[in-house]
Amino acid sequence: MALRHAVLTALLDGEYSGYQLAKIFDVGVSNFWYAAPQQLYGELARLERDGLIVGRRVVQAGRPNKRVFTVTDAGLDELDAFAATPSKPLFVRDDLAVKVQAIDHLDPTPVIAQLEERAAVATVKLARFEKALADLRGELDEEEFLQRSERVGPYLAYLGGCRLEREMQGWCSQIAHSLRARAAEPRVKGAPRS
Amino acid sequence: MALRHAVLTALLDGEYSGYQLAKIFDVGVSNFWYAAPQQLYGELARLERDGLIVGRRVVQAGRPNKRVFTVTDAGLDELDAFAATPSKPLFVRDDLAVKVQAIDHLDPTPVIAQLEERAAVATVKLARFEKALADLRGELDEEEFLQRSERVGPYLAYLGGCRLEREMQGWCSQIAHSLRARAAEPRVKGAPRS
DNA sequence: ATAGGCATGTAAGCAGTTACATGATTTA
DNA sequence: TAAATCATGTAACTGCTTACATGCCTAT
Repeated sequence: MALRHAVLTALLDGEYSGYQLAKIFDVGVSNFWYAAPQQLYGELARLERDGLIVGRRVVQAGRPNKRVFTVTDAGLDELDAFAATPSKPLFVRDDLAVKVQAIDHLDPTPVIAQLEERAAVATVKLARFEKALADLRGELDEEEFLQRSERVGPYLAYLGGCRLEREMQGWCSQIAHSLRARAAEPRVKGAPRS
Repeated sequence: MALRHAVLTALLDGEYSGYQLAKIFDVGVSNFWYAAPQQLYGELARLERDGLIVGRRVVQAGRPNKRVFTVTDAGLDELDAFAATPSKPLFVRDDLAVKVQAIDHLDPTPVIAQLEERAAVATVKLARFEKALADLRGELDEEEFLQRSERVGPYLAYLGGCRLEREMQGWCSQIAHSLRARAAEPRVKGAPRS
């Protein structure tokens, strides 16, 4: 059960409601954890029941009231214990990569379109992450910021997000280009052998 | 249900048994799909029941007999339909990135160790993937291979695997280095503000 | 008026994980 | 003789996804 820890981590930088967390987790916590809104409401209830977070009712004018949550000391202890325990390996699951792997037995046209779409999405996400980095950094350059700031976790996580999106963009463009070239040129039957 | 398509894809390049697929899926199909052995046996049974693959008993001397599977025409149609349908977004889930995000509220020591471990694993995987690429390529250079070969899917997928592992290695090393430097230097309270 | 955002959930079903079970053969 | 590899599963549990449900407020 590690959604628990992802939620606690998201709550480190402020009070959020289920709805606000849903937006954060829709993008993924810097792209490293996705969760659906329904999961979050359930997890928040469990975390509160276990005393790892506390909720506070916020009365709003003009829009529905909400409950926002804060991490307790017990919650911090839980996070610290989590951090000390070995990490599970990176978990990646990608439909599109499976399609690429199968490409020679498939109609490549829709896959090429999906690769180009994915590249475009990655470009947008990359720009967003780079903006987030610049905002966190303020006037300092990266090295200074990383040495001097008290809170570097989100910055370091966004650096990972940038790397991922940059490579995704590059890979999708490269593959789409290759496949387009192949679709144009006729194939040689009886291909190279080792 | 997309494990189905990952299994069909894995079976495109040859007959495999559940046990052999388990090894392929343990690493991940070029790192883009993981599955546990028990899942595979279940999925193979369903795929055969639905006529998308056919099994063939192989009698072996000195070791247990096995059943190996081949994709049928119906299986290829299923894959083609899958490829034409929009892809789900990339799904990434990473414990370690969550720990990095929370790092400022945590004891950094075990996290740094995990980052260094992860970097080492990535280096090994990268070498393995680059070897796989070289083997597929044979004597041709990449451009020639991609233009001339009949089967480029696995090559293109491995290219993605290399990109991922290379970035993972770089990110983990960079972050571990930053965090070590911070652990040494005393922090300035009341950090930079936007 | 209608669509979209804010806000919070329930319920059913499916997929994935963990634990357990069996048994032969090869290698250290 | 113990551990690792080959080979195939079952069972119980947990977690995730999909669909549904409600209702108010704001902007077009």
